[in-house]
Parts: sequence; C-alpha cells; structure tokens
Amino acid sequence: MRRDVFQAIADPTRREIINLVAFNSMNLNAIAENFDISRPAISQHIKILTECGLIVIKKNGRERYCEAKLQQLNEVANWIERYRKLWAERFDSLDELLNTIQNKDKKPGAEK
Amino acid sequence: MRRDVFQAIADPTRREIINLVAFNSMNLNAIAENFDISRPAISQHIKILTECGLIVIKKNGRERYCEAKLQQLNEVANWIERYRKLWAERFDSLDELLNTIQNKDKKPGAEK
DNA sequence: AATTTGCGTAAGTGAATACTTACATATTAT
DNA sequence: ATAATATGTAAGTATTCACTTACGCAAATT
Repeated sequence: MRRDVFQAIADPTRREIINLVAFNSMNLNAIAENFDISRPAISQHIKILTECGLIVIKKNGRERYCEAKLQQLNEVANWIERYRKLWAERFDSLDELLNTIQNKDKKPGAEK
Repeated sequence: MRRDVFQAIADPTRREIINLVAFNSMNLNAIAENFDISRPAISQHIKILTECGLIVIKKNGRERYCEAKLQQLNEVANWIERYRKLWAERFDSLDELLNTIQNKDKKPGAEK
C-alpha cells in the first residue's frame, strides 16, 4: 500500500477535500455535504490524507475537525520546480530571484 | 479511465521516466534499461505520459525518441501554488516578488 | 435512561492499475 | 532474402482503488 503525497493528490475528490479545508477547518459531516458520495467514502479519503500528513484531525467532543497541513506539498512542488525552467520561460527571471532569496536565507555566499 | 497529469505523476516509475527524458531525449530501449521491469511495461507508461501530453514521440527510423514537454506540469504547479502561502512562510517574500513580476508581465497595475 | 448525532471501520464489489508473456510489424543490417 | 532490432499491442493476472452497506461506539440531546 503506497502512501505518498503524489498518490494522495492524484484523486480529484481528495484534491477537493484539501481545497475545502485549506482555509477553514471543517468537521467530517460538513465536508461530506459537498460531495455526492457516502460519508464513509469521505472518511476513507480523509484517512489517506492524514496518513500522508496533509490533514490533521482535532477532536472536539464527538466531532473531528480536519485541518490542512500542507507542508508535505513541498515534496511535489520541489519535484516540479526542477523542471520549471524547461517549460515556463516567463519564470526565468523568477528563478534567479528564487535562488537569490534561498541563498540569502540559508547558505549565504554558497553556490554562486 | 482517467488520464490527467496528477494521475500520471502519481506513479514513481513515470516520474523517473520524466526525469530521464527531461533534459535529453531518449529512445524507448534506452529508457527501459534504467528499470527492472519489462520493456512493454515501460512502453505502456510512456503511452500514458504521451496521452496527457507530458511526452512527445519523435520517430527516427525504427526508433522512437521520447521528448519531455512539461508544460502540463503547470496544472499541478498552479494547483499547489494556491496553497503555498499556507505552508511555506519563508516564501512569503517570494510571493510578493512573484506578484510583482506577474503584474508587470501581463496586467500592469492590476490587483493591488 | 433512551435517542440522536458524528464518526470509524469491516466486508464486499466492480473497475482500474501495473505488471507479465506472447505475438505482430516496421526498419535496418547481413 | 534473411535475420536482427526497436517497438506496439493484445491477453491474462494479481493487486490496489474507490466506492457501497452494515454495524459499532462515544458524545450530546431529550
């Protein structure tokens, strides 16, 4: 059973769940109302999302609030970033800015 | 049969194939040499990658050269970008630069 | 105390996925 | 012409996936 972020966001329903809770925590039933599939199906999707760390559950009485923790998306973003200069010429200047900022942030003076 | 970029890059083998051909075109056998699975399996992965536009095939005699066309990764990048400010505080300053650049590029003076 | 609400999970199902081997088809080499 | 090479594709298979219904349990309501 693979369980990684790439896999997690491959499913459209899970991407929508992420979108729903990204800015506001919601409990499971509130999330499920936005979909045509059954509540247990949503529950299973959320389980997958928590297992790869994209969502954390905060218990409040009998309710479970789903809160987005999207740091893991970094893995995907970094993977894509390696190829960005190959497809997005208009970001060329941004790349340089990015490098400047990163170097300033953590390794001043390193790698050009 | 879903066929979208999120789905395509969910598979680790396909991500490696993309990585292989991203900077140099390679024919199918050359790609297959890098994996333990059979050549037809690679062929099927490449079919999926072409179907969602991440790879184009250039015929050269009996060989098929696979060339990366990663513009479609934009779809994934854009999706993630919406949430970036939620998880990458150290990119906050970059966000502003990004906005500045984008506004300068296409809608000068718009949004803020 | 009894009922309702919010949720997790087990078991079952059909479809999709990632592979395999076997075979067909072009192109190149001998 | 024959053989070797590079590839596509069909068919079969085991596993995973996304769902369903049924059930169980704790917290809240009545």
